[in-house]
Amino acid sequence: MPELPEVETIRAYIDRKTTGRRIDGLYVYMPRLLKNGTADEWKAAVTGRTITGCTRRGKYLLLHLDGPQALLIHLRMTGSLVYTGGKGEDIRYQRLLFFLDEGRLIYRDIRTLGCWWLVPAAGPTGITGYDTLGPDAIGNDFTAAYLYDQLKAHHGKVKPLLLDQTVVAGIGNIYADEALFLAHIRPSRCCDRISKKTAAALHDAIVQVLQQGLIHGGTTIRNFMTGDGSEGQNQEYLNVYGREGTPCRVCGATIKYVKLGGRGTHYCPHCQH
DNA sequence: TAACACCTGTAA
DNA sequence: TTACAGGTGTTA
Repeated sequence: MPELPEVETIRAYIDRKTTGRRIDGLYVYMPRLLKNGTADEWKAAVTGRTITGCTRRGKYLLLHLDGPQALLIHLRMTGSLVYTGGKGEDIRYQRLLFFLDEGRLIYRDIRTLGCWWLVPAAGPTGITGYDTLGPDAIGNDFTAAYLYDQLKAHHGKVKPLLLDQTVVAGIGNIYADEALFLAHIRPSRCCDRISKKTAAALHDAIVQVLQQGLIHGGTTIRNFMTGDGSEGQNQEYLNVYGREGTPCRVCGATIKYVKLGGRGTHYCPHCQH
């Protein structure tokens, strides 16, 4: 579910609510999600530690502790972190529960595809997907020149390149389609048929759709919830994703749906070439 | 590069 | 009953 804007929306709230809180206990409803170590090892590692902040790289979250280890989290399709003050009611699909000195931090995940790792607080984590991440899509290292170089260095179609987290970190299926629409590029266009000028337009479109998503608190189609359990609003602003069969907001042509690299892909056949 | 795997839920 | 879903890692 969550792409960069959704993960960042969660991060900002969790950072604000849990920094400085002490972990008094951990309840593990689903040990399968802990990708290294047993539930008992996790309890021993986190109990008594104080949360010192929550940061993000691409779609990964890091929960920092005042000790030698940090918690690395990937929400995959339906994961989310929710902070509740006080005791609060149990929520559906809660898989991990951190008892804090004030309130609770809940990991909720319908499809249970999410991943949690205990990693060293500094240095490489040994988690391949994390250690090989490309520049963050809203960071200073992701530039138009860098994107152009990557397009030149790869073969194949442009949309799968945008979804490759080793190329650029944070873009997922919704924002890839939305950025390609803004840049007037067909998702099936070959990387080697994109000019320097068009690459610059694509770079700007990527940053724009991600920042718009962030401003609107993320996109809630089905499952996404922000750190306080509410819904994002960016679904109101989508141009192509989920709009197949309806008129393009710009030209009126019917938005198409195809499969590309195994992912549902939406585009305007008139605006995008 | 494609299919499949990991899961659960929902809509066609 | 089948297909599909904001992701990604492995396998053919």
